[in-house]
Amino acid sequence: MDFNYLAELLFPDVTETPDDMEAKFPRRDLPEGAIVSRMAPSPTGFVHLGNLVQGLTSERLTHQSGGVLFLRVEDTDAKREVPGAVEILINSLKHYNITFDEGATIDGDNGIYGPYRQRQRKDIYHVFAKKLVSEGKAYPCFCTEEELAAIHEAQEAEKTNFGYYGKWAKYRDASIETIEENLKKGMPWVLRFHSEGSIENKIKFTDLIKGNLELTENDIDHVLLKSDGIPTYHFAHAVDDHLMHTTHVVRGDEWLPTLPFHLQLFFALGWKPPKYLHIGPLMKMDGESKRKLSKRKDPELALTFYQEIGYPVEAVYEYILTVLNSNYEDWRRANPFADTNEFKFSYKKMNPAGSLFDEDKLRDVSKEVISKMTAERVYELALAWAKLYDVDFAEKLEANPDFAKAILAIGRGGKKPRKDFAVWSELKAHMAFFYDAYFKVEAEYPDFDKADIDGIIKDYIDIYAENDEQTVWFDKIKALAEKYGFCPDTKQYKANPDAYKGHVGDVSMILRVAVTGRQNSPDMYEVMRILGKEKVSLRLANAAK
RNA sequence: GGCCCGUUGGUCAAGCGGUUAAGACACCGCCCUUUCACGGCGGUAACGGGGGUUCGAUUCCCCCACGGGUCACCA
Repeated sequence: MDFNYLAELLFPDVTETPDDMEAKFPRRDLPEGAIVSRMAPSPTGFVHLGNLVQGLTSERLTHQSGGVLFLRVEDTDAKREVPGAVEILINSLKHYNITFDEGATIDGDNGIYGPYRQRQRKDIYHVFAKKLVSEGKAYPCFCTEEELAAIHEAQEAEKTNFGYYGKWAKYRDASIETIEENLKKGMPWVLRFHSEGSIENKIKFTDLIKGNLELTENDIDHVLLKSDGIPTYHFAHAVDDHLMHTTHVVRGDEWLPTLPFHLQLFFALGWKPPKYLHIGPLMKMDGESKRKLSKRKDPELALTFYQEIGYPVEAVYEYILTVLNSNYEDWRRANPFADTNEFKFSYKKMNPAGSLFDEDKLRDVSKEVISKMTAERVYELALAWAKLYDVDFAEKLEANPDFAKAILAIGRGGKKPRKDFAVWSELKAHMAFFYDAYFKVEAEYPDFDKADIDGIIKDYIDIYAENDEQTVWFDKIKALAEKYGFCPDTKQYKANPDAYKGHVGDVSMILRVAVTGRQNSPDMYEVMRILGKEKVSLRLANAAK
């Protein structure tokens, strides 16, 4: 078979050579040890936790090493493409602190290794496809969908391995006459790789996360170019990552089974493969068993899920980091206010197994993150969230920013800040009683004589003074307690509970219910100061009616 | 079914031939406390099973079991 003739037949329009390509995309001028990596998502408009995990890993590895992170859009499957997906992707990742040095941008490209959208690179792939054909390493296959399905069925019947290989590879050794004839008839064709591999052979490979691997050689003649001339993931991966000089490929371990094929491709093209980091999947509990988080079934896989609930992006980012590098938590404890980027991220700390997604842990991280924010920042973020997901609440927050910030400042700062909420969507319930529109007395008063309760509230209206120091403020409540037969000192009460109706805490509780409508609240002194004399008095008066 | 990866408490995980097998989350108890939240102290709880190698295996090897992934002109 004259492979050069075949190559010419298949790719008559390709005039450039592999050498031309190499010249066009020269080696990067980077310092020793600089890592070049990429994110290569398909533009489905769905950005998920997996993207974040992978992106975060690549981002840290590259930027920490003084390397380059670029974005390449894998839009080879037109069917799945969603308009605007690239914009969504770039914006969400930027939100999470991941920015690109190079690659696809919302309205074009940035960098000399482009284009960075694979459909626009068609001609480049064809140069290498032609080369493979001319060397007998790839061939056209005219099988229809039905024929392929029939092969699969036959294999099932024979209980043999699935796939287009060996004797099942119908067009593997087709004559040049057959090919020319089919071409002339206008039959659609795909370009397949001519695999020399055998499942009898094992290959050894070292993955930077998984460690030493022993994999079975690939014997399948995978599709390189689809019938529309667009490459499959495999071929595009090899060509692009070679030409763009990617040093490290970070991806999910669902790619491990095709790794032998990818390696084979790099070698067939005469290239050195990049280093690989295969990340274990994020799983979730599904009834009794674990399973990989799935786009279809699990809304919590989408990044937008966390936005809607109102997790601060820092929290999600920190959580992912704790999952990726187990020593991150210790580092964070030692450096509570340090910039995340100061943490020395290492792929050596990454777990080869998949991990269960733990929302409890995320919540804890989030509470911690929020507790360290200033009231100003909390206000800002909560308002931004509310504007999108709870307009009414947003209006309340905006109507009086100082009031809102004063509420948010309660128990904030200092060594032991309050941790009342983990997500913005919980904030309204937390703040509601400060706003008349949301205020409602929902809680029960403690179980004492109605007359005492009313008396305490009425008396308190008279003695409450807005400008009292905290000690004075509390002394008044103690005095009130004494007047009604409640012990002003809790310890004293506990020593001899029968001598009193209750203790000062019970009196506080009565006032708390009257003023906040709830049995629990932040410090009442603070609460009353923020509400102001007018509201406090009005609520007390209403309660005593 | 074939191939591959994985397996330390409920979850995330330290460990890398000799340890009382860390720590975090969750849970429980106590303390602090006018409620709540925070914080402090303590507790329950783990090396999947069987063979080797070794003076000694959670650590190394093999088998099994279980879990997961993958077998497209999708990535």
